[in-house]
Amino acid sequence: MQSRTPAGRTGRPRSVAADTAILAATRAALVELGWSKLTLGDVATRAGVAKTTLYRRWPGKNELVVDAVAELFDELELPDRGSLAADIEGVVLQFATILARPEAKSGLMAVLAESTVDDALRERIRDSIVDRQKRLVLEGRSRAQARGELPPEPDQETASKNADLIFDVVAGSVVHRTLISAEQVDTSWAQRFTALLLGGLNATARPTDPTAPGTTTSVA
Amino acid sequence: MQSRTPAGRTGRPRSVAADTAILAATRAALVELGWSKLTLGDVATRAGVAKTTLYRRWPGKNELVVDAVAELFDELELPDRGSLAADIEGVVLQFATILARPEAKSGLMAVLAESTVDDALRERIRDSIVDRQKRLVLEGRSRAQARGELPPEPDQETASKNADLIFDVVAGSVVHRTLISAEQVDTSWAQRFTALLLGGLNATARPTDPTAPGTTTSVA
DNA sequence: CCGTTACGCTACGACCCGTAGCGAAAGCCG
DNA sequence: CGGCTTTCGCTACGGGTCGTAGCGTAACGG
Repeated sequence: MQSRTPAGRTGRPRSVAADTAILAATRAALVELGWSKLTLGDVATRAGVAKTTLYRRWPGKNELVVDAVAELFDELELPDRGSLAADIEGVVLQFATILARPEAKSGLMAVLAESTVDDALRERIRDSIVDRQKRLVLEGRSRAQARGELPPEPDQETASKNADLIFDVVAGSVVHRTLISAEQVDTSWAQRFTALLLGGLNATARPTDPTAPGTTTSVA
Repeated sequence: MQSRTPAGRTGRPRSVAADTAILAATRAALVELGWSKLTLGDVATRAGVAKTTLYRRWPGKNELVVDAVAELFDELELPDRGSLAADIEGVVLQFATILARPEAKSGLMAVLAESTVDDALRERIRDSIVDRQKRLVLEGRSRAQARGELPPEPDQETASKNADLIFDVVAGSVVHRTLISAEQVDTSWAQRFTALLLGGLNATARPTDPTAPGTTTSVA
């Protein structure tokens, strides 16, 4: 969001209504047209806004879509469901619900494609979308450790590495199932996935004895 | 590939050299320009071919890029490395090596984005790219079952579901790590991932006793 | 009221798209 | 060899989108 009017500012302020209208129009256009056929002129018309107004706020299609899609992930939360298994299952279903929306699919994948040749865009995506998801993993882990479901991390180094691994596995699996396999993430799948992941966490945390707390290569 | 000359055909045959040149030029353009700035006229020029020749073979940018990217996955194989762990680690590293190439990143993600609003394109991607990857999962499983590392499947239904799950987890994790986290899949990561997945497979196959063969909800 | 900034509108050159039409080239076959 | 067929390279075209510039008007603060 770059529409923030710098505090001590003179002149006519930017219309916040225009911002929200443009982002909503962008998502609507993504649903109907997809990425490649989406045109900024069309978005401006849908939003009831002049094309020049749009260009004053966003440098191009890429950045606009990033912001439009990022808003979809605002609703991501991690309510405490009492157990690690329930937490994982809950966040998987929540994440999948957002990804199931057509504007999320086409918009997110497209900007990710562009980010492979545009470093600034990659950083923008990371800040406004990816990092927000990653926090859920960190929060879920600390909760599980507080419950005694997972052993504490030996050091900062492996703690970070493990969180990265879990994040890639959880988010990656859901994304692949939804966008590439193009099949629904329902409760059944979420349960099966959770069982698999949880089994892996327990196994690596307690490599020999299933009841003793882990001592060697922990992945949790 | 639609350049196959129908057997009993008269007239001048299509140049196979043109096909390979066009696909190579497409990949080169993907590296330098990315998806959105890639133009068919530019590809034709790079390939030393007239623009009309390109349009005679591919209906548009989407289909062309699918074929160009699909060739990258031709080298995917699953050599028998002796154990399930080694097989998983091997295929993960192999898959990651291909995905690390910039033309694979930008091209694959872009056509996946388009496929969310183009069913024909989705099917094309599935046939020429995704299904080929999936076969590695099926092959790895049957090998592991032959070795006795995994229990046999109870029925066709769950066998299929389990393969789908494993495929989404393996491919999804690697894709997410490479394209979204934008970090390298090195040997260390592959080993950690394999340990996690293998632990999950063993845990769900043998829910209570780590030494007895699984009897309940198998996920392998 | 005045300075400043945002807005809507119009117009513009530049670029890419996808197609049509042409003559020449490269095969097959009698 | 002389036809027949299909592909090739080339040129040209209308149509659409891009991103910007310029202008007059609207909205806010001092």
